Amino acid sequence: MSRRGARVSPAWVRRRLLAWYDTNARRFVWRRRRASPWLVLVSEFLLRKTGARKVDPIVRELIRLAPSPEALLRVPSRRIGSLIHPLGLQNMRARALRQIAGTLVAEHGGRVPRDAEALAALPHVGRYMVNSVLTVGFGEPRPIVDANVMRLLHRVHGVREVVEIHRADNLWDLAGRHLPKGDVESAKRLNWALVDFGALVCTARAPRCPICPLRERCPAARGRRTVSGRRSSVPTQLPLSMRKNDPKHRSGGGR
DNA sequence: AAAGCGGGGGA
DNA sequence: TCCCCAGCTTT
Repeated sequence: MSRRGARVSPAWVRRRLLAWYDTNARRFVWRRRRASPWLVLVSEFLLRKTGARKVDPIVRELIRLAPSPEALLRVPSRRIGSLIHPLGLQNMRARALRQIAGTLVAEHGGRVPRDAEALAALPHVGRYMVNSVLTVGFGEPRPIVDANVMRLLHRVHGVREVVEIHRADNLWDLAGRHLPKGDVESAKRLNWALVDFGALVCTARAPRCPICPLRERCPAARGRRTVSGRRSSVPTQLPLSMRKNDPKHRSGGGR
């Protein structure tokens, strides 16, 4: 048993994850350098509750059909719906996309605003999407916290610490402390690394601890090691208090 | 803070 | 079947 108080530093996690990402990155349209804020916004919206592998080809088609918010408004909803049908939720999503595009046209000249508050005011856009669009679409690094990132932080930093951090409303700050400073591309890669890692290695069920580059310092993996051969499990369920993102954006602090 | 939404897919 | 998902909105 290692010392209780020993904490895994964000810097160490960052190094390991970036190294892991070098050879395990997934490639998607919205990760290309020339991806426009509109493409990023549309992608993030479709990615909600939906596997990235499926979203990728559909985003390509959708963007070809609707390369801008104005263009999207000219496409019949039914057409949008049938295009995104393979992703599910097609009616709700077609409607929501139209609302988003309509707001962009009506209030922002048909362009995606480079502003956190303006983005957050868009319908169906919350903190995760705001930060992702700013980071990827505009090159302004912000932390992202989704179910994957929450789970990873929860495991690698330990339940108690994350709960305390959450109670202090600092979960986003903790994610932010993993971001490399001064280099936008590295920040993007780290955010993507967190998400890919959560999707491919630190999965909700049956996490792949044996191949995990964080296992030597991960309390959850340590608890899972067995002497007797009985598999104890890595916690899959997040504490109730962590199941949802904080709806409110805390100003100040940050860094 | 908690429920509702909304449906697909993996284990 | 059950449980989770690259969340957000509403109560």
